Parts: sequence; C-alpha cells; structure tokens
Amino acid sequence: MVRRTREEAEQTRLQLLETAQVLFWEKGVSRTSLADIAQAAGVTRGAIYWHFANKADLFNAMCDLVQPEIDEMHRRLCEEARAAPAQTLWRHCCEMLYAICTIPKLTRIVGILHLRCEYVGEMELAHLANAEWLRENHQRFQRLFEYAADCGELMPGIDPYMAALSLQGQLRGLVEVWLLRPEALDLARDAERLLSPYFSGVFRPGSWHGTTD
Amino acid sequence: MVRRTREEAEQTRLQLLETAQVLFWEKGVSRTSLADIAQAAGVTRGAIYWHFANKADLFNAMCDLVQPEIDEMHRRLCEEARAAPAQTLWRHCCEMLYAICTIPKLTRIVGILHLRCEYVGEMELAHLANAEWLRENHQRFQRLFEYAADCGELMPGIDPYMAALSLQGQLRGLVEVWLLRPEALDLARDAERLLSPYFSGVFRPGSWHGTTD
DNA sequence: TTTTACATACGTACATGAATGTATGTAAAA
DNA sequence: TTTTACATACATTCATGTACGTATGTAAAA
Repeated sequence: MVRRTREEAEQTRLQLLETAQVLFWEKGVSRTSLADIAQAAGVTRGAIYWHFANKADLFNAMCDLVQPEIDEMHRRLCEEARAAPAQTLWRHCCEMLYAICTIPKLTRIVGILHLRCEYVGEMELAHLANAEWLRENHQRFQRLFEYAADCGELMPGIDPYMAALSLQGQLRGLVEVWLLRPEALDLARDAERLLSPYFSGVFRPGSWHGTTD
Repeated sequence: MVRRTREEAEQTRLQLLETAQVLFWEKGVSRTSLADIAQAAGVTRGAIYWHFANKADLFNAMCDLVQPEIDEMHRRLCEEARAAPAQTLWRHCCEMLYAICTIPKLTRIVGILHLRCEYVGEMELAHLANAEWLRENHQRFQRLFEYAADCGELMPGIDPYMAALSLQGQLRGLVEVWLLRPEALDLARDAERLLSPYFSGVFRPGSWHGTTD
C-alpha cells in the first residue's frame, strides 16, 4: 500500500519515527534492524530509505522529536526565574523528573539514550549533540545559581559552576536509577523527596521550598 | 602460536579480557566483533571460543574483573562506619569517584557500562547483575543512614530509604556527566566540591566534613 | 623409563543467516 | 509528463557458531 499525497507521506514518516522509538527501547538500537522497523510500521525498507539516509539519520530524527518540549520547558524556566530563582529551579527540576517518567514518548527516548544505545561510530553525532545539550543546560543552571547568589538565596561557599554540575548529575543519576530499578522508586511521586537533599544543601532554608521550614 | 601449559592458557584468557575491555570501550560492545578482539590479542577466534561460550560470556567475565576491588571498598566502608558513619560515607564516596577516574581499568569498565553497551537481549544478564548490585548498594547506604540517624548526625526530616536513592543518583550522575564531558570537570580534583551540596543537605554540619564548619 | 591414551589449547575452514545499501520497477499525484 | 513515494530484487559484506584438525601436555600403565 503506497501512500500518495504529501500528507500521507508525512504520516508514514511519523509512523516510522514512532515505531523506531518503541523498537529501539524494546530491543536496543543496534539489535533493531531497519527491516524490523519497516515491518512493524507496515511498510518496507524502501520507505525508510526514502525518508532517511540510514539508521543513524533515523535515530537522530527520532531524538529531535522531544527537542521542542525540552526547549519549551527551559524557555519557561529562564522566563520565570526572574522572580524567585531557587523556587523556580526547584519546581522546574520536579516537573522535569515528572515529565520524564509520565510522558511515554519522553520515557522511551530518555531510556534509549541512557540504556539502549552505544555512543560510538555512526552514533558519534548523537553523542556530540548530547554533550552539547549538557553544556548549554549547564550554562543555564550556572547563571541561575549566580542570580540566586545575587538574591542571597545561595548557601555560603557554594560555587555556581560546580553546583550546576552537581545538579545535572543528581538529575541524570536519579533518572538512571529509576530506569534500572523502577520497582525501587516512584519517580513521579517521590521527585520532591529525592531532590530535597541536594536543594537544602545548596539553597538557604525557605528560599526554594513552598512550605515554611 | 599455541600456548601449551595451563599457565600460558591463563595468560591468553587474561589477555583476551584485557583486549576486549579496550576494544569495547573504543568501539562499543555490539560493534566489536570477536574477530576484532582475537586479532588485537594476537590469537584467533578459536581461542575465544575455547575460553568463553560466546560474546556475552566474555562480556560478563570482563565485568567480573573489577568486582573484587569494589567489594573490598564496600567491606572497608561497613567496617569503618561504626565510628563515624557520616564522615566515613563522605570519605568513601570521594574515594569511589577518585578511583573511577584514576584507575584505567575501572574507568573503562564503568565507561562501557554507562556509554558503550545496550542492556538488552543477550546482555540481559549483565543488566540484572547491575540492578542487583544497585539494590545491595542501596541497602548498605540505607543502613548507614539509619545508623547515622541513631548517632544524631542526620538532618531532621530525612528519610533513609529516599536519601540512599538520592546518593546513588548523585554518584552515578556525576560519573556520567564526567564521562560525557570530561573537559568540563576534573572528577579527581573536584570530587569534594561536587559531592558537598548533597552531604550538607543530608548530614548535620560538622558531622561529615573533616574541617570544622 | 618408555609408551599409551587422552585432554588441552588452540587454528582453520565452512555453513548460515542477517543486515545493509542500491538499483530498478511502478502506480498515483501534481 | 515528470516527480513522488514507495515496493521489489539483488549484491555484498560481515559476524557468528560449529565442525574438524593438530600439536603439545600429562598422567598412568607397562
């Protein structure tokens, strides 16, 4: 069954990305063949090679699917941080963890990036993109910490550069622990309790948490 | 050149594990063929199939290489924790990060487990082993936190179970950020500064840090 | 002490299958 | 009529597993 119109072709493309996402997560990237994806999507490999140059290209396009959502979250973060940086960052991190474990598309792609692909060879591009994304994210966090320091919300002796790296580590690590042992923690419900040690170590009491303490 | 004696055969086995370690890190697990490993080790695939059942078996044997060192560190941790749990845990975490980024064998294997393998299919066994190791590690951490609470070293409102998960996340995450962006941080030198936010959020001032504050 | 009977520790060769890329065919859309 | 959006078919390249060969070690029998 050949899709004819441009809209139908776009449908096919999205269907391929969707299918690849599921199969990559279930079987791993290198163990999922283009034939697997084509069959599961109800087309042949010809369709894949029409829309994408090769497997790596398909993989990268799949990763780009979540870029808009992530960017939107960061845009909101930077915008709202003016008022109360610590509290905004706190809410942002909680929402981030919540989103990752409740939006299936996000869960799968984050899961693939953490546990289902090897950052090497033809995936080098994805690796560089990931590192670059980490770098930008770190810069945003660092600026937020600097701004929080100006507001007097930061604990004494905290270095914004290092604190931003720690926060990245805390977030990535929690996601990974959850992916490896989902039975051990409910990331959606426990996000606050899992993040609070770090936050109470970095921000002054009362500056980041909603409740009075 | 055929190794004849038992000692020479053991040499071959170790050489294969060593070579696999390097190639898995450089090229990724699934993109490294047994022929690659054999050639780099100066033998043929016949030698590999003599010593190991298949690639997954070789992979697991390679992971087991670092098990003794890790176990020894944990044994020391539990032993020394009697005196001062918070301070012992602090030193242990710092040493852990230091070891991971300074002992090449450890760096490679941890790097492989984080960025160079897909936990799926025939690697399922490695995945389960990893999850099980995480579980045991979490139990040890949790008990340490409970003991610290008895000693009055824990901050009020900290739940040992959740705090142990957070710490696992913090450690794993820092290692991963370092692996992804080694140029951004010197894990060996900055371990203390990267871990201190978490520790000062969990333990009472003065209970974990060597210096008086 | 020599010989015998195996076991070790690989090397070699082949059979098989899986995955990729590409060239070509084709029907409908524009 | 040309281009689009695929399907089909083919060539080729690995990677794996296994069967088999073979030289050496080794322990016991003779």
